[in-house]
Amino acid sequence: MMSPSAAKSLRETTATVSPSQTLSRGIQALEILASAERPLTIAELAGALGVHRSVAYRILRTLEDHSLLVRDDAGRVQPGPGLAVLARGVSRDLQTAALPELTQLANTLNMTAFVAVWDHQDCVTLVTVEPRHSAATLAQHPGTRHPVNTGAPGIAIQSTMSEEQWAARAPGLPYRPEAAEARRIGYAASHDEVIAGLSSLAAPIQVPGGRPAAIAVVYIRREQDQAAVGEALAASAARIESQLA
Amino acid sequence: MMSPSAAKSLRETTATVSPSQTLSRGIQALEILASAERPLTIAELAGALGVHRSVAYRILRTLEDHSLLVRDDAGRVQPGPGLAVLARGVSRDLQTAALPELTQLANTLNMTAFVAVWDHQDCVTLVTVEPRHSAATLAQHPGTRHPVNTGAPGIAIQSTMSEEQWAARAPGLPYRPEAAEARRIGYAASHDEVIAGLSSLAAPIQVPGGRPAAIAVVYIRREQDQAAVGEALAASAARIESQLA
DNA sequence: TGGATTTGTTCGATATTTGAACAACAAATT
DNA sequence: AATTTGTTGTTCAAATATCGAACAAATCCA
Repeated sequence: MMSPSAAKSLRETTATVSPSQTLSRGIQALEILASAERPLTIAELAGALGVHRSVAYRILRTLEDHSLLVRDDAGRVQPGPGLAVLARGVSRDLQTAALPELTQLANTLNMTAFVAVWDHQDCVTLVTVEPRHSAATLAQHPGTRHPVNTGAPGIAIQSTMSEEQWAARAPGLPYRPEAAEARRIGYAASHDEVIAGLSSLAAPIQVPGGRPAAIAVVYIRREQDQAAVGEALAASAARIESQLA
Repeated sequence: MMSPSAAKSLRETTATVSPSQTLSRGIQALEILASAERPLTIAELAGALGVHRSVAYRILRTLEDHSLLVRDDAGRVQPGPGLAVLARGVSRDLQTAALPELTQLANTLNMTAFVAVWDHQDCVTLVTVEPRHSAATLAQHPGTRHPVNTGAPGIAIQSTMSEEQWAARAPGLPYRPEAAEARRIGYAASHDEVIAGLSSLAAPIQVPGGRPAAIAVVYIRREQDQAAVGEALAASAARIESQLA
């Protein structure tokens, strides 16, 4: 008699088993290091984790064994190359299928092109391609988090779901009305939303057995032929999907 | 007065404190998933880890909490987007400084350009840029491991050290004679070494407080002006280093 | 050269993890 | 349909891995 009237089988995140304390702390250490601006001393890391220094030391040594963390000459710690190796496995098929499409788009349109996947409240950028002559990079490096409610990729992802499906999978997050329009025309648009003067367009990608994703471009707002660009994105998304099937 | 001949105190890796069992297993789980070709069931993962299924279950739940792991509709597990976020922190300054140089090189030379950092026995690729019209990608995705003894980046990294320094920092690994030549001319070359018909050139990058790295190009062997390309690499490396200082 | 700061080690107490057994569910199978 | 087989998810006492204080040894800095 566990589930009283359990809203069943959407693979609910019940989370009843308690997470591993040591493993949580180790991951938390990596998260702290990833968002730190400079290498940290062990004492600083211990303080940030809220654990005894000797506990941090053991965690650190373990992470170091796997190259997830390296130390400079003074013993300060920073993220290690092993993390790049692990990240290579994230949606690997999507990454490889998207890369040629992204280079194509970036260079024919002269815009920054990228692929992002949905993760809880955010979109996470996985691959980006800059155009040939990019004066300033438009700050869409791989690993960047971006609120799913802001920008074209989020709208594109919403456009693959009905409002009910969205409410079920993203409880609490509003459903943007632009999603309906995006579903109709095949791509989503966002202007001056993240940064004033910047626009982005995105088309959704459905990954079998994976998280919803989107392919997008970002550019300095100009009088472009938005429809043409959007359709190019949708075509790229379709080719990527067909390759993933 | 550091240590003239005293080879000690190079921050020896004595490793006497025992690593955390749970954390090790969690990381090992991620490594298994990253190199797996398809999503794994919990039982498969438990088997690969050599632990009881319920232990794997707890680890898995913890990793899932941090988005380092996601599950498909059938409950099978695969690497999650959180890993991309963590990887963004790896040599971040190097990544951002290198990106414009890489796009420049890739498009003017029409070759795949990338940056790799030294990690134990390997070089790990961090950032890559494909040229405009890359027929087939030359398989240098970020996160790729590559033996440090094979290819131009390894030689370039060796060229920044004397044979004694290399022996101290990479015990057991041979010192390639090409390193001396590379040190003289400022870049390293490798032909038909990794894959027959492919060549690579590389110049070393010294990252203050970080691991030795290299910027490199790979291309289909042709009668190029190797010296010109090599000098372009060395110039890029110098600009990157000056930006990191 | 000293003194202050940080890293690294050891070891008993205890809180965390472990693994077997069980329950629930889904998909083939007969 | 009922049965089998394969999963995932839960619980709890026992075992042990982890915790944190106190100590030793480097390293930095004025």
